[in-house]
Amino acid sequence: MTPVTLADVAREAGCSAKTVSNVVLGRPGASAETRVRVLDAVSRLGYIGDPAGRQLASGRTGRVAIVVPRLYQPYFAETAERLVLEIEGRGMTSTLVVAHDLETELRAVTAARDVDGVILCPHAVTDEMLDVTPPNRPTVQLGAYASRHFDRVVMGEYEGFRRLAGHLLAQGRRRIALIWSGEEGSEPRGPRFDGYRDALADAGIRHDPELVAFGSDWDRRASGFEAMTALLATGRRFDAALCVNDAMAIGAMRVLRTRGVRVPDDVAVTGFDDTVEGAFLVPALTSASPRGDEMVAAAVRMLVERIEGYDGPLREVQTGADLVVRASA
Amino acid sequence: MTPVTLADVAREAGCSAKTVSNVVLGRPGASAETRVRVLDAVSRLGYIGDPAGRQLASGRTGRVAIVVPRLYQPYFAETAERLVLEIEGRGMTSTLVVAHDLETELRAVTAARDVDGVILCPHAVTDEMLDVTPPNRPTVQLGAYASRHFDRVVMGEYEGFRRLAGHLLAQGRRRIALIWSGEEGSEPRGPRFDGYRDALADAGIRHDPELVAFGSDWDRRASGFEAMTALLATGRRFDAALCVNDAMAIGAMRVLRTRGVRVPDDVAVTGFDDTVEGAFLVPALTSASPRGDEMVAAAVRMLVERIEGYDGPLREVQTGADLVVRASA
DNA sequence: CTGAAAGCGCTTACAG
DNA sequence: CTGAAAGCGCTTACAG
Repeated sequence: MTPVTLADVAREAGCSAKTVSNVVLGRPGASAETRVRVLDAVSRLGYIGDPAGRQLASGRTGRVAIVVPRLYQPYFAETAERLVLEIEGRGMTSTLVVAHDLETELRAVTAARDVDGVILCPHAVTDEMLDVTPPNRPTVQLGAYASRHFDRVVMGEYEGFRRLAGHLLAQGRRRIALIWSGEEGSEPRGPRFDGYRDALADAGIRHDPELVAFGSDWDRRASGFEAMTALLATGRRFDAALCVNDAMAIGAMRVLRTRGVRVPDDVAVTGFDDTVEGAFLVPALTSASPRGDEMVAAAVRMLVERIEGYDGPLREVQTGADLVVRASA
Repeated sequence: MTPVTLADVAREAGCSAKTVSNVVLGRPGASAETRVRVLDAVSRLGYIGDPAGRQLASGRTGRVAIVVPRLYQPYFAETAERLVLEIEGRGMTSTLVVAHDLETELRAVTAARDVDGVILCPHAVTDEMLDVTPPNRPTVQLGAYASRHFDRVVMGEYEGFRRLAGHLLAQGRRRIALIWSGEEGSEPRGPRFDGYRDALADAGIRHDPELVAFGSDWDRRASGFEAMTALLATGRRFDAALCVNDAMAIGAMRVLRTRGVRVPDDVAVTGFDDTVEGAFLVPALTSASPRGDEMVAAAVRMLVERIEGYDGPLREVQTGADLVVRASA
């Protein structure tokens, strides 16, 4: 019950290892007749091949690393699942790296082993760090900041937030609070903020810095909880809460609900990501969908191109965002 | 910028490849002096080693497959994350298989390639199928049915449900509905049901089969939604809903809340899994925690033992469950 | 269309 | 404590 090798198959089929290899890899170079004999032998012997041998000889691992900061948040779980399936659909395998800390994240990108390429959902890594030690494999970035080191899929953050804010304004909401991520007292910025600000401008309204509350980690429900708790403590009035994503919206909504604030009657709440979890909240969360399938397909496509030798300039794919109106706004 | 090999390091350090290998693997067989020279050369050259070569020569991949039916449900996302980290903590890597269908699940266990072992969260595979084609790698099962093919970690399902039901009964709840998973009209069974039934027996109450509602997939919020909708449609009265897990509880609670049924005043609701998502519901979901860390540690430990040659009889580790009382019951 | 040989980067007995 | 050689299972030029 020792594993079946290429040589075993070759012997059984009465041809050389090279021919078996060609057939198994679906390459030309084997008569129809030989091909049948080989495939017969393969299934008779139960040959499944040894990736290590293939890898050593070809220099290809057929494996892609998926790097996420964590998995227990809906956005990453859903994204990782999509990536795993998309990669499998391409006949490759994946290895999941949960990069809880900066060191792990950096190592996954700059000292990748055992993979042909990397798909990174960045969390803590910056361009400055990568200037010192650049990526050692083709790498594609999914979401987040614009890096000068990676091909990149840009999520429809601007578009999504412009639509969400527009939706709130169309309802007559005028005092829109931001449940944001960042340092207390900092200025919100980035495409999500820009989308919001431009929607406000369209309506002739100015952004009120007093209505911004920050959570320490954009990716935790508890951050939304903290931020909303702090905002309520200021006593400032607002009729909507535009939250940086579903996770923070879920925490924020929990505060409102437990304080007896009616959603959406008193305060409308929106998220971003269109998670299943948000759809099951009461009231169901209005959100924007970043079109995960599109993002993932674009990321994998660009990575495969790089792996296969494309060596042109950095590329950026911009994906869209759809408004998903539910009950909370 | 071609990758640095063992031979490069050996040349740089002035010794043989074998010696470098020994040092890198932390094996005896190198004087302190040589060791320093080698480690110096390693860091000077930036040697990181090639897993393919190591794998081919040693027969070990240093990689474990984690097989889950899906990732976008909290239980699996949280479990997969714990497994990835535990495996990394053992100096191994992991590959995540999302087995959406039976064929993929079966293949992951019976035709595993490129891994030393498998940790399986079973979904559709049965012992009968495995009798035909047995696992081709050491495999440990996490949760679910008792298999005659795997070492197994048994979740504290019985204990958890006995406690949850006991908690409901202690509040004076007498008409406890089951939001269960399975075929419409079937009989609930398994350790979760047994725990519930025994708690009922302690209180001198009989299980009422009329108060069971089924969802098609135990692992979807939508199943809980369906089941509770169907149960309400029967018009039967109940003062508690013991749900098979958090996912179904979330769906069930959504129905109650949108229908104006007060939770927990009219109906108490409980889940199982102690997910973060449940903790952020309004009202926060009372649940039972299966001690994920304990389960994961036991599973990985048993798998590593098998990989390292343990060949004794099948083992079973039973883990406990803690009651987590929140607002919903 | 097919074969024989070399070689990918490592580890592992076997010597010394 | 260290070295030289063989070999893990494949693919890849090179021949024919």
